[in-house]
Amino acid sequence: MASAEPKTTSPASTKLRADARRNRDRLIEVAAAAFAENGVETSLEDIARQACVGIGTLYRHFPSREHLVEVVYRRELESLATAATELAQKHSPDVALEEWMRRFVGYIATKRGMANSLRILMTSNSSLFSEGSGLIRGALESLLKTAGDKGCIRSDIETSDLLHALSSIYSIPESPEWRERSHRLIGLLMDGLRTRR
Amino acid sequence: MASAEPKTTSPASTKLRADARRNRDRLIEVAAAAFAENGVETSLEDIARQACVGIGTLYRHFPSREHLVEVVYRRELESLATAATELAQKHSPDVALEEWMRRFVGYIATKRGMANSLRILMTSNSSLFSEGSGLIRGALESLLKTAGDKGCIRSDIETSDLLHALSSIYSIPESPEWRERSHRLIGLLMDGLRTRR
DNA sequence: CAGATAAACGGAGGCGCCTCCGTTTAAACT
DNA sequence: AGTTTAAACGGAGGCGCCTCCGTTTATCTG
Repeated sequence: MASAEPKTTSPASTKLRADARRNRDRLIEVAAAAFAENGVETSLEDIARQACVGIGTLYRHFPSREHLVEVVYRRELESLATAATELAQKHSPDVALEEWMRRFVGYIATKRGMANSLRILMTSNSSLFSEGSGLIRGALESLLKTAGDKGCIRSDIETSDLLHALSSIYSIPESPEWRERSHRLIGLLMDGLRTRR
Repeated sequence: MASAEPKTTSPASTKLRADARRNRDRLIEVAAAAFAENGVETSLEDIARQACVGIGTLYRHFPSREHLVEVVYRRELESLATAATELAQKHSPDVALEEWMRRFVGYIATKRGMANSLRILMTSNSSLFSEGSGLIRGALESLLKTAGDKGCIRSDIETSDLLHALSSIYSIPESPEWRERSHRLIGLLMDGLRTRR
């Protein structure tokens, strides 16, 4: 049984005509870049233009700005979760954990600008929020478990506590040295987590 | 110097040219009606048109939709608070209290449609929220105290408890008999409040 | 491969947002 | 009353949102 179910994002794998799927994917791609660059207020017509489709096509695939934002947001969360697995394969457990935390914090920082729109989205569609945080928690939990089992870090750490610690890192105010600072803080956190030898 | 500070709404009493003040007032009037009728999403150009001013004038007075909504909202809260005093003068304390609660519940119900916009407003401008609830609480408290002092109702009632009771009334779902039902519930509440003789 | 057809496309058009700036006017001064 | 001037007006214009529908095209069928 070589049932190679594509592990693509979400259950949007409903059969679409080839051109439709291409356009849809391209729109998501372009939108993700545009949102990252100019915030969620970016003109949808710009996005359509950059994706070389008519505005009508954009609206057929994503009936409202919120739909599009949601899809992009979901995709990014999923890729963040996926990254946990990949990192775990390529690096030692503690390095994987550290790198993943850096990415997580960086990702959240990206969302600063979106804060308002995302808040609306979250309150009006709470499944999005719960699924999203489930994914993240799962990823962190598994990294934590692996590293704990292998003896790289202490094994008495609660996922929730670590998430809380991270939240205090990503909520530090924006500034030029933001990234360095957050990396230093994560380093500090890691030092605390690593088992003494 | 006869400085007769007018006790009008808010500190918007900054000296304006006569025509400007007229237009501003008319805009607020029209906007209040329009929001009540069609929700806060009403076209601002419609509002300007109904007030017989150019759209430019509207925007000069209220730089964004939120500003306008806020002013209207504030004004309504203030008039609700004022109504408490007036009712207290014209009716017996218990009747005043009952009538005021009816108006309060009715007013909140009006705001159902605005929920989303108001929520945004509240979170981005929390002073609005705190001042607003302060006004309301103050009004209720004074009605309660008067009625308690005069022996019309029990005097062991906390304002917060009554507010809570009211919240359970105004959050009953929309329906044709909404008003009757809320009035019945307020009546019930009043029966509980009134002192036995 | 041709023909049929339903899926998908795309952009014109109508509407609302908001800004900008030339015109009007209240009111201060003489 | 006439002059001045800064405050206020108003609407044209540029842009983005979203819908609607005539046109194009992928895919299916013989």
